[in-house]
Amino acid sequence: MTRGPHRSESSRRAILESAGALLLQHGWSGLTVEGIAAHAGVGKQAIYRWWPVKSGIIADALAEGALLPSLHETPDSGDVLADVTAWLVEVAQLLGVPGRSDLIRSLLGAAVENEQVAAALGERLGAAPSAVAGRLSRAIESGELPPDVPVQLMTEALIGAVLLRVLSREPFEAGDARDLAAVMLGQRR
Amino acid sequence: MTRGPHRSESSRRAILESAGALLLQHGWSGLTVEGIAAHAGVGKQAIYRWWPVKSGIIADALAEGALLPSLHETPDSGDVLADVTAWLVEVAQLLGVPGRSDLIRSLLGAAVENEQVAAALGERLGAAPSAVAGRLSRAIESGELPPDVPVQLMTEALIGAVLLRVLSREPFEAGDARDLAAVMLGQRR
Amino acid sequence: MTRGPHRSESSRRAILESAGALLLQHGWSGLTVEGIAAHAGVGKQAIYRWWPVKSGIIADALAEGALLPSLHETPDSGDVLADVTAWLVEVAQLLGVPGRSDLIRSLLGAAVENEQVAAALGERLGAAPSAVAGRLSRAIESGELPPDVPVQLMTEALIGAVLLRVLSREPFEAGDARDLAAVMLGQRR
Amino acid sequence: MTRGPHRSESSRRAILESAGALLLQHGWSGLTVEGIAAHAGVGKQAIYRWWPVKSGIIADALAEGALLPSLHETPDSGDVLADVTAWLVEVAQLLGVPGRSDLIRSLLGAAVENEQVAAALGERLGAAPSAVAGRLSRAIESGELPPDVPVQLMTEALIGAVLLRVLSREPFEAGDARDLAAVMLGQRR
DNA sequence: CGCTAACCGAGACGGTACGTCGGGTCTTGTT
DNA sequence: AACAAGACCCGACGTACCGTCTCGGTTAGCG
Repeated sequence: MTRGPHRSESSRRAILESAGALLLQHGWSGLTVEGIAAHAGVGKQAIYRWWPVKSGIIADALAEGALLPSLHETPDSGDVLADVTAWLVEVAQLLGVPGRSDLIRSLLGAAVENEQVAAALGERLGAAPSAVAGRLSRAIESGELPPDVPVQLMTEALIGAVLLRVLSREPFEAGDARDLAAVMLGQRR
Repeated sequence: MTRGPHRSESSRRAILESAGALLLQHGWSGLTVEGIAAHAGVGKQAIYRWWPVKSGIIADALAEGALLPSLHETPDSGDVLADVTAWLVEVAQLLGVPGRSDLIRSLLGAAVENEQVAAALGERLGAAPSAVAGRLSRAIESGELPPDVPVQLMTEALIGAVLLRVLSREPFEAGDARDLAAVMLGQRR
Repeated sequence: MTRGPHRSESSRRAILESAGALLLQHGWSGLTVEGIAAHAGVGKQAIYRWWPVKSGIIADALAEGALLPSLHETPDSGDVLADVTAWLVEVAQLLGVPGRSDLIRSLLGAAVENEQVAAALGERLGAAPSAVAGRLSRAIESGELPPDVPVQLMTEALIGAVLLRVLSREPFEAGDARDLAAVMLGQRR
Repeated sequence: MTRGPHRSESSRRAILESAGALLLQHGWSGLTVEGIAAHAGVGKQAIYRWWPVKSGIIADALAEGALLPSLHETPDSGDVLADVTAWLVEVAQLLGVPGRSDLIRSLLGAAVENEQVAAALGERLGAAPSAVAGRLSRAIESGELPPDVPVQLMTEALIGAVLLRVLSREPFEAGDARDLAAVMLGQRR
């Protein structure tokens, strides 16, 4: 075992939660290490010691679920279109919460500087193997979708469409979710 | 009429070009007004006078084509899939140039802070009415596509997929372009 | 003439005065650039721009008389002992003011790091050619003192004795002044 | 009785020696507790436990002779001038060693913050009753000097002159030592 | 054709935040 | 109980840029 003092779990959590709260309030460009430290009641060095790069804090906060709620597990009703639609509608609802869109845009800002944030954001929104990506794969296995469907590309197109809406400050509503799912999967039923 | 000298065109161009060069070199987070002014041989005030917000410079540079080359006009061969594929392949080639992907990621960073940049970036990549979006609309008019195809969503999905690849630092190659176009339009031929 | 903005005289004075006030309050080891800047209502850069080394501020403040009052010009009554005694008594009175001794001790701290401070402090206390050092030289010229008297060493011994008292936190009073003058010049009358 | 290990003598010595070495290298303002701890292979707490104030380490190191060599005992040949001159010449030689002057200047820095350092430094240089101060007292007792000679002031003037030279970065050489002794005691032979 | 106001370069200014250093305290496991 | 190691909160460091401002100088175009 290593001797001496160990990393303080309470500080770690306070930092992640403060980072989340301040990211929501001030956006990515307004997020400062100094602000996080003050809000968390922590010294700056306690941050720099463990996160040499600021965006790393966001990556961790995102991965721990301190920023975005978890989506429900994508269901498997046997009907891909229905399942994907359900997921996309849930994403649309997620975006419907006031401020959520701004938060995700801020996360995009962090993702630009940090690959981990990009990956974590993608996974949170459905790129995880346990989510849509997985559902599509299973659809191929079950013969519901032809084997040549590029699962990753399709997932990226779905999430990318949502994020592009976020970027352009336009809403992405349940109707859009249904249309998008339909146009990408509908004819294959 | 206003007296005295008017806005210096040479300064304006020097600023936009310097902004582009420095964005490429240092990324969005490393782009500073002071750096642009020094590189352009211009006073800081000459920048603040005309662009109160830094990201506005990027929006203008982008709109003037100082950052990304223009894509060819999307052709209209009568075959939507072929035309969309051609466009998407061109986008893939654009991304293949070394550093281009980083540049676009930097532009995403600016787009997070500035809606104009987001819009300009979208247009540059194909969301302009004269580009893919327009081609899809015409396909509906000509009956090549059913009238209920959501043109905007489809365009967003196509561009979004590309941008998500940029965000996750993965290549988007010609093969991906073809697969993506096929999966979204193929079965409608 | 140089173009552009010029050095702000008001900032310069505010900095010197703040430095003096804070040196008096907190001592040399408690003097911070940040504190000076805040007290003077000035940005830190305005200090670092002109004084790369903190002790330089003290040197300037001292040279401008913002820290210690000027001594009277050493008189020339024709009696060296009387004149030197008068000066030394004045120095003793200077030290008698509450806090003055602490201030001079602080100045010694700065002098350790900066030769200019040492020089300015010496001059303020009598090493200037116009002060005791000069008076002693004139005494040699007039035959009042033998020509082999080492003026500089004698001046240093006089001031050094005073400063050593300051260093050891013991008072240097008028009686000491008279005794010291007498023991160094008395027998030569 | 206290249980467990008592104060580690080896740590104590390592700390004092490291403090001396680092004071010589980096000066008083560059001397850090952390640096001493690292150099001595000791935990910071082992320092703070025994020396609540940093300058106390210097005071101890000085008192133990870890910083300056001991001067010879001031001789008593029956000739005060000769004896004082001998001492002062030895002080001049002490200062002649490269780096010695810087070290003493650093000690002055510590003395500004800590009276013990000031006292210890004075004693090391001759203010101890066993050194010059004592020799002068004995000279009065033996009638070699008149009884009204202020021994302390004279000692302070001698040492003060030397320290002022140190402060102003000028050498104090054997010739200065002889001149100074002569001017202060010469005529009393 | 000369005035004068808007623009220009340069860069100092009051600020905020950066990332680092060190101070002094506290915690952990070892001796 | 003292030790080494080192994490902790905190304050200051010296630097980089922000956006504003103040300089001299240099053009227009209007009077």
